[in-house]
Amino acid sequence: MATYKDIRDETGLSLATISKFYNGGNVLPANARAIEAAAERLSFRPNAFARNLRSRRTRSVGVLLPDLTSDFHLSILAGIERRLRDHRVSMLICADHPHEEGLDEAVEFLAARMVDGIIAVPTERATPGLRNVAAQGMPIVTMDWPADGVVADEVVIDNEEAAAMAIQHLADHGHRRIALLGSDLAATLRSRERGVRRQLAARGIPVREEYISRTPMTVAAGRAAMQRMLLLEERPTAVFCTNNMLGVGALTALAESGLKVPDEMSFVGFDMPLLARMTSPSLAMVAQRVDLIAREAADLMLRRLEPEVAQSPQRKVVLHAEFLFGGSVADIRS
Amino acid sequence: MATYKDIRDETGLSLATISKFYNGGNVLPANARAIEAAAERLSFRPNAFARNLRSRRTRSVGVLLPDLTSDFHLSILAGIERRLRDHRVSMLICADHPHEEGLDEAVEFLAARMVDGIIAVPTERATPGLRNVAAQGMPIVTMDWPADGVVADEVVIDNEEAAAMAIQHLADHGHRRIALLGSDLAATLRSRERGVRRQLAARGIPVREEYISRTPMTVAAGRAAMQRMLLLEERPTAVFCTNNMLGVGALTALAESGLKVPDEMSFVGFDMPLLARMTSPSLAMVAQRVDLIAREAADLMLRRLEPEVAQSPQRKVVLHAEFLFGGSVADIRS
DNA sequence: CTGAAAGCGCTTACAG
DNA sequence: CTGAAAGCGCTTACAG
Repeated sequence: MATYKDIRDETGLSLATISKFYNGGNVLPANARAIEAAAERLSFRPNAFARNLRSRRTRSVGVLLPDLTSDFHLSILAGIERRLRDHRVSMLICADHPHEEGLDEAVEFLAARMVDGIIAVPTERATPGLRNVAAQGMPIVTMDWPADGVVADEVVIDNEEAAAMAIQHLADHGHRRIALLGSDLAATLRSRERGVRRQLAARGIPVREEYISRTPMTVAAGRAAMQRMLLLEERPTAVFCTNNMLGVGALTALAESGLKVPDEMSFVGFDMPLLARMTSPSLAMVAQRVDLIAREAADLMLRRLEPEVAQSPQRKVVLHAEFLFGGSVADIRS
Repeated sequence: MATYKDIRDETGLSLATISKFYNGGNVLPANARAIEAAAERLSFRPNAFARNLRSRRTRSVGVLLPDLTSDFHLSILAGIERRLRDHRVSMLICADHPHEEGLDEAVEFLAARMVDGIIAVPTERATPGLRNVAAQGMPIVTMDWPADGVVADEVVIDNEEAAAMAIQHLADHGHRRIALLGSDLAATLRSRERGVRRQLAARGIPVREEYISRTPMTVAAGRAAMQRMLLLEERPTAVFCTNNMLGVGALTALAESGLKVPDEMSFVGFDMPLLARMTSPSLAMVAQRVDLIAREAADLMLRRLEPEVAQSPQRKVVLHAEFLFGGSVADIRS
C-alpha cells in the first residue's frame, strides 16, 4: 500500500504539498499532474485512518437498529446509505441484539469505531449507552420513536393521526366492530392505540375492550391474537394491525382459518408496502414513508457534522403517514 | 475524549504498559486495577483508528450489495452482522448503485476506509474494482454468484439442483404445461433455467419455448411476463419463477387477473420466505438458506483475516436450497 | 505556492 | 513486568 512518502519519492514534492493536493488546496497544475500520475502508478489511496486520526473526524456514522430482521427498518437503510454516500460518509450497521458476555454493547462498539454520530431506532437496552455518548457530544438522530433522556434530533411520524386514518376508513365503510391488534411495549404503538380510541369516540363507536389486543410485536403473537378474536361471541367485522409483524401474524391466522378477506373480515395493516400489492385482494394499510424518514434522518445527521451547527438546538421532524387503499376492506353499509 | 496520556497522568504508568493492558498482556494486578479505575473515571475508550494505523488492520469488513432494496440480500445482512460482531469485527454497508460523477465507486469507497476485506454480491459494475483490490491482496468473499476473474472465496448454491426441485414437484402433481419466468441477465438465473430444462427432459416433458420468459429481474417485468403467459392459446397450468422479484410480479398479475391460485394456476416461487406463509394459499417455493449463506460467508472472511490463512488457496462452499411445500400447487393428476 | 517540523493516539521492538 | 523512543500515514500551523 503506497503512502505519501512514495509519492514524495516519485515527485520530489513535500508531504505537506501532497496533503494539500488531496484536500483540495491550491497546487501548481504541473505538480498536481505529477502527483496524480504517481498516485496512478502506485495505485495510491489516502489512508482514511491516518487522516481521521489527525482531523478527529471519521466521516462515518453508525446506524443502530433493534435487529436486522424487520423489513421495515431494513428498508430505511437504503435511503440513508444513498444520502450519506453522496456526501462521502460511510455507514456502519449494528444490530442491538443481546449478546454473549464480555462483548461490547452496540453503542460502545460504534463509539470505539469513532463514528461521528449515530442514527438509531433506539431500544431500551441501547438508551443508557446513547445517553452516555450524547452527553460526550456525539450527535444522535433517533427514528421511529425517541430515546428517553437522550439529547438527539428526532424523526417521527404522527402516530395518532396515522392510526386515526385507518379507523376513519373502516368507519366510512360501515364497520363498527373493529378489532385492534397492538402492543403496549412501544411508545409508538401506544400512540396508535390512542389514535384509534380517539377516532372511534369521534365517530360515536363504542370502544369494546375485548376487541383490543396488546401483545409483543411478533408474527406469532399477532397470529394468536387474531385467532382469539375469531373465537369471540360477536366476531369483529374488521381488524386493524398497528405493526407489520402483527399484521403478518393476523394474515397468517386468517389464511389458516379459511375466512375470506374482505367478505368475512376486513383488514387494514401498517407498514407492509411489499405485501400490499401482491396479495389478492390487495391490502389496505397505513404506510410510513421510509424514503422520507431515511432522507430526513440522514440530513439531520449530515447537518450536525458541520462544525457550525454541531451545537445548535435539537430538531424534531414530524412526518405524516399515508393511507394506501386496497381491496381488503369490504363496504358493509346496508 | 480521553487518551492514554490522561491515564498515564492519573496512574503514573507508561504508555507502553497501558497499551499492554488493553492488548491482553501481563500487567501487575494492582496496575490493571489502577488503569481500569482511571479509564472508568475518564470514560476512556481506546481510539480504534490509532490502533489500526499502527497495526494495519481495521477489524472491519465491507459488505457490498447490488442495492439495498432486495429483501433477499438484506436478509443475509443480519447473519453476517451477528457473526462478525461476535468477533468484534464491524461491518460497513455499501450499495453498488450508479452515482453522480466524481463520487468514489463502491469498492474504492470501501477500500479507502481500509476495510480488511469485502463480502460482496458482485455486480458487473463492481467487478473491475474487486479484481483490483483482490490483486493487491484484499480478501474477497462472493455470495450468490462469482465475480469474473476475481480471486475470492465463494458461497453459492447448486442452482440447477434448486430449480430441478421445483419442476420435480410440479411434475409429481401432474403438471406438464409449466411456464418459466427467468432471466438471462445473471449467471444464477441461467443455471436455474438449465436445471429446469434438464429436469423437464428427465421427466419426458417437452420444452415449449413460448412458456419460457427471460426478462430483467424486476417486479414490473415479472408482472408483464405473467400477463403474456395468460394470453397464450394453450395456457400453462403452472408457473415457476426463478427469482423473488419475478415471483412478486407474477403474483401481482395473477391477483389482478382474478385467476384462482392454485385451481387455475399453480405457483412455485424462489426466495420469498416472508411471503410464503402469509398468503392464502401458502406459497410453494425454492428457498436459499440465508442464515447458512451469511454464516459461511462471514466464516470464510473471518478465516482470511487470520494472518496464517491469508495466503491459503481459495475455498468454494456449495450450499443446497430447500423446497418449501405450500398450497399454491394443485394436484391435477387425473 | 511550498516545505520542515510537530503532532494525532496508539503499538512495537528493545532495554532493563 | 515496565518504560523510553521510534514510528504508523496523514494533517496542521508556521515560515518562507
